[in-house]
Amino acid sequence: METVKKRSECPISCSLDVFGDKWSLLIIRDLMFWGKSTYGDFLKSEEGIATNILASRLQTLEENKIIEKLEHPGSKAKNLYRLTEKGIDLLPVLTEIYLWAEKFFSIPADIKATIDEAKKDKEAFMQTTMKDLKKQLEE
Amino acid sequence: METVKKRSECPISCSLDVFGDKWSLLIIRDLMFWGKSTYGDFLKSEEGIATNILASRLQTLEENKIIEKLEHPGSKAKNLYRLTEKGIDLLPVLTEIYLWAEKFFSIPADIKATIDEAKKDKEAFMQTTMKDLKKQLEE
DNA sequence: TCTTTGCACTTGCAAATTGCAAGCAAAATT
DNA sequence: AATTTTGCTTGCAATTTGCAAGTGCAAAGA
Repeated sequence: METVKKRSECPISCSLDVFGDKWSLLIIRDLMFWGKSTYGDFLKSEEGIATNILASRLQTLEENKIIEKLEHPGSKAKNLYRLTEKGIDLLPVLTEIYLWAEKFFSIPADIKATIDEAKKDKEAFMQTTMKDLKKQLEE
Repeated sequence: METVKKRSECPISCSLDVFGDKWSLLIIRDLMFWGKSTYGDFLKSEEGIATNILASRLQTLEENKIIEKLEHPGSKAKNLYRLTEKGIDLLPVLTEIYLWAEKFFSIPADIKATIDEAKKDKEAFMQTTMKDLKKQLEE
């Protein structure tokens, strides 16, 4: 475990030290919106993350308490990753990225519904989604 | 100018292709909240970006229409960088990162006031700040 | 029981990116 | 005219990434 070296005390900079790369937020996206929870799940995502990078990011996110690693209830061969409260609290950040992207990129059909819901009533969307995510922590 | 290679059609992934690194959002932060506008200004930020990385990031952000490069009204030696509308629209993303960070990091005194204002009334903060930023585009 | 498959990584290595120091040309200052 | 400022570019070493292959363990199948 390496010591986390901050570049500055700026909250944005500190945040980017945690998730400021091309992959971490995609893992969080998969956990938050698409029900993924295992190493194999993340590997299947269409962006095609390399296996060593995935292992490394999962470790960093775990060290920073964004996710936690648990035994998989269905199989000893698998691990189950899930968002912590701190990770769930990133929902507004991810949501705003979705809403920004919606203005400037074309949105694939399978994601459209989710974004439209967020667009229609942002607060309601975030409250509902956050409640669902926190419910998972009780299990 | 290199062609932008998307990893997928996912809006989060496309967004990270644009600003998903340790430096781009810090440049945007400097433009958005701290009135910085020149190469030298960004270089002075406490995180200490390398000169070649800064030049490279400014170019990428310009190519992606997040910022634009103009003649500096006061000096021909300087360039003036400013956020486009597309860049200004990232305000909610930056604001939510601030609010997330506020929950999990200790906040330096000089930034505290800004974050407290956002925390007290997020919508009002964003409306006011966005209005100020858009006013700069008219000049 | 033995073999095969699935899962979660780790390792080795080449390629790309980053960080640091130095250099450079045009403009501004002295 | 000489020096400093500004916005870069260049060279190179160090770090990080991406790809392919390999490893160890658990569960399933023959």
